[in-house]
Amino acid sequence: MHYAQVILPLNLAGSFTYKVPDELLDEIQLGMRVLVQFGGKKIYTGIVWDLHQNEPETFVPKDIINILDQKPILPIQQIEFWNWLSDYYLCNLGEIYRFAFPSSLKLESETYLKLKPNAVVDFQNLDVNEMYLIQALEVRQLINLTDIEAFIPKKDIIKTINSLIDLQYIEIDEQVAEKYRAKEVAYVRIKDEVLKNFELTEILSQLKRAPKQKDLFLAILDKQTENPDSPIKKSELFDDGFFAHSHIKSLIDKNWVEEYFLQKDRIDYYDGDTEDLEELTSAQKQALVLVDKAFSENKNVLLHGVTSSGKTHIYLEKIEECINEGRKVLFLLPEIALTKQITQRLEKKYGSALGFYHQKLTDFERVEVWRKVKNDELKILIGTRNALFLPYQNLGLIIVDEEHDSAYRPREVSPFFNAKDAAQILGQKYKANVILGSATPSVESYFAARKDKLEYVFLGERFGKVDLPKFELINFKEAQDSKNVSGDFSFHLLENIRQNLEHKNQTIVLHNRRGYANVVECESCGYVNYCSNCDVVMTYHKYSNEMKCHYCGQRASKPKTCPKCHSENLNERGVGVEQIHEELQKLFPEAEVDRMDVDSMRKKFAYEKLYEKIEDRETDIIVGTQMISKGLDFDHIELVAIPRADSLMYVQDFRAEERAYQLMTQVSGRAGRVSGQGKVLIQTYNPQNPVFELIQRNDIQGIYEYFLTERKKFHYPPFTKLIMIELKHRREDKVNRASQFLGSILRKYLPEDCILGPEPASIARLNNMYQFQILLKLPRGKNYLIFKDYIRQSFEEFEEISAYKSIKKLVYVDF
DNA sequence: AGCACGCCGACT
DNA sequence: GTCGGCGTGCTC
Repeated sequence: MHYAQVILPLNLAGSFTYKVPDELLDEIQLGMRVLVQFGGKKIYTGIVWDLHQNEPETFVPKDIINILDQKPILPIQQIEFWNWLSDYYLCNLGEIYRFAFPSSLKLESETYLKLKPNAVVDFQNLDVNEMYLIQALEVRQLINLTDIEAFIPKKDIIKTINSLIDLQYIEIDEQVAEKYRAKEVAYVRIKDEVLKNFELTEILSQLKRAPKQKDLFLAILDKQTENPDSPIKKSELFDDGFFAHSHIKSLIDKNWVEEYFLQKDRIDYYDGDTEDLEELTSAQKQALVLVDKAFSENKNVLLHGVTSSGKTHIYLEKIEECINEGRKVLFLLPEIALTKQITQRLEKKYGSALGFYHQKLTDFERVEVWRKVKNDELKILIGTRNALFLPYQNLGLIIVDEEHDSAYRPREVSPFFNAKDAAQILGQKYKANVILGSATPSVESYFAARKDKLEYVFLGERFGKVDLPKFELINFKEAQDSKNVSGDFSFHLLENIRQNLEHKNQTIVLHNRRGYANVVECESCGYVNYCSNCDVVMTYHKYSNEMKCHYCGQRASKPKTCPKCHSENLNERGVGVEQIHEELQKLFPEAEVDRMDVDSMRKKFAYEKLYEKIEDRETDIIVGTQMISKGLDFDHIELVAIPRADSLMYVQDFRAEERAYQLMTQVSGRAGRVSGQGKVLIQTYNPQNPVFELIQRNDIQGIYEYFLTERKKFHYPPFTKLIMIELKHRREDKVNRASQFLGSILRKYLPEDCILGPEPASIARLNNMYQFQILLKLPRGKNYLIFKDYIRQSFEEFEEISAYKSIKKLVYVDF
């Protein structure tokens, strides 16, 4: 007897045992998709994770219904990669499966239904839903549950199907058809037998009463004889508006011309010219030598290149090399939106051997790319973190660009893995080299490089020997004391902007806080406007004239009087980017001042429009949140101002200073990219803060040493490993008790100084869910693995209490 | 995760 | 008297 361990696209621990029917025994392999029944009537697409002959003792396994792949859809490297992720990040394989696969490749109850042959339906005794379904099946023959949702309320679907199955009107179609069909494009050609058997004059005389058709026929004949191998698209015939659909249709009807279809990719690929690589500078050549050395020792690389140092050139060299060896490249980016430069360059070089994979693709497009990767048709895949899961055959190089970017580890979507770290594991599995690149590497990566876990390659000069921007600190306290300020700006800062305007150069102003004012407070009674779903004050947005909760998105109108004491003395406190924008418009009325933040970029093409405006130098001053630190590579930005730099630093988070440094450095990189005359003004109450001082001195090594010293002192990563456990529930008392309980189990196994909490999260209630946190600070090294086993065990004990099942438990490893 | 089963409160 | 809320248990 043969059995298979199958994983299902459900958030359940482990795998499930199914019996392999004899007739499938020859075909079944690890990594294949199988159709299985799970629970009452649900059918899922599972993945074969293991094959064995151990008969289960406590239950009778169900049969595998069918195998859905001819060859394994997952290569062994991916299976190992998933196992690592599940183990390291303490998450279920099912969660990974859900995240990794496009939905059409994991049809859940995409059970296809069909009418039973010879069924005689008595419509009199059917209810509305049953009628709809029968009628739909009469039109479409096959239909799946997802499609049925369009016309039957979700909760009635199963009832309706069951009832019709009971009546023997319909049945389940065992042949689960793949939902995906490649898009087809219509082509036309003159029939072979026409060319063979007819004289042209004969045809033309038959068409003489239809001049358009005659011309069209001649046009097609022309194309066909001139370029016999190039198919003629039906649509291209109508391009100059000379012919219409009716003309070609007549020719087809008369049997002169035939229409045929070819599969076409839904994603359009570049088919322009390809071009060669640029010559490297000597600094880049040196860097490349180090990269090569590391790769020859099977070591991964941290490429620390200051802004505009031309990291891309290094990437391109290594990509070329890898492809010449016949291996494939994965190029990871934090967000697909910011890919212009690299994409353009790669497109020019590799044309259609380039693929894209990111969260914005439709399901069809995803499957398309999936298929291409599976068939090894692509040389380079550019993508975001979900591109790690494609079924690569022969990966030789993984590049993680902007490796410090927090988008590699969003906190909202499970499984909670860091794509930067996962990429290195995937590289191991494929024996592929990995380059992590950034102008501002994460402290963790820097530390790994110092510990020799990564090869550290530093590119310290800008491309073309352009100077890095100069930093200047402005002591805002002093400026205020000597009355040299206007609102949030010192006169010195304003003078710099004015000069920059005079030189017709552009200025970037960074203020990383959305909205107009942080808080609206009643001066009489102290009332502040809280979000009704969260324990968070709402932010005032003047532009849209409303209060917004930045956590749950809830909006409310701005109160004119205090809702509590009806006083009209409502005070706006805390400066947001809208206010900075407004102040600058008033201070420089003749200048064009634009704002760039998520709120102003929400409209369709708002980003594209502003991007062009800046590119055309219609915008003089760009005020924005962290958004402006990415992707704005323009030649005439000479000044960057950060008027309230302190607001970046004092967030209660041990990574706040690191992020502030990264943000300030990234945004500084926008200045003086060509002129080398870029200037960055940082206005602060604390110019003696080491981060500001070190940035000003451009002491890159110093700043990382500072961060590492701080982290060591307070036992934070990379010197310890953090695991954050978050429990959420609608009822505060319940989640409080549950987290106390989990805390006590953990304390049973782990030393006291490893456990912080449980305590209410800094936002105690979010979206009407109360949240409690337990933070585990664990030692590195082999003890970490032992402790993690204890944590796993604690979770098991916790989950035994069924009363706590409704509590959402989120686990963030490497918090 | 989804679903069935079962136990309690608010309605025809 | 019934509908439907959600707490509990189970799925190979």
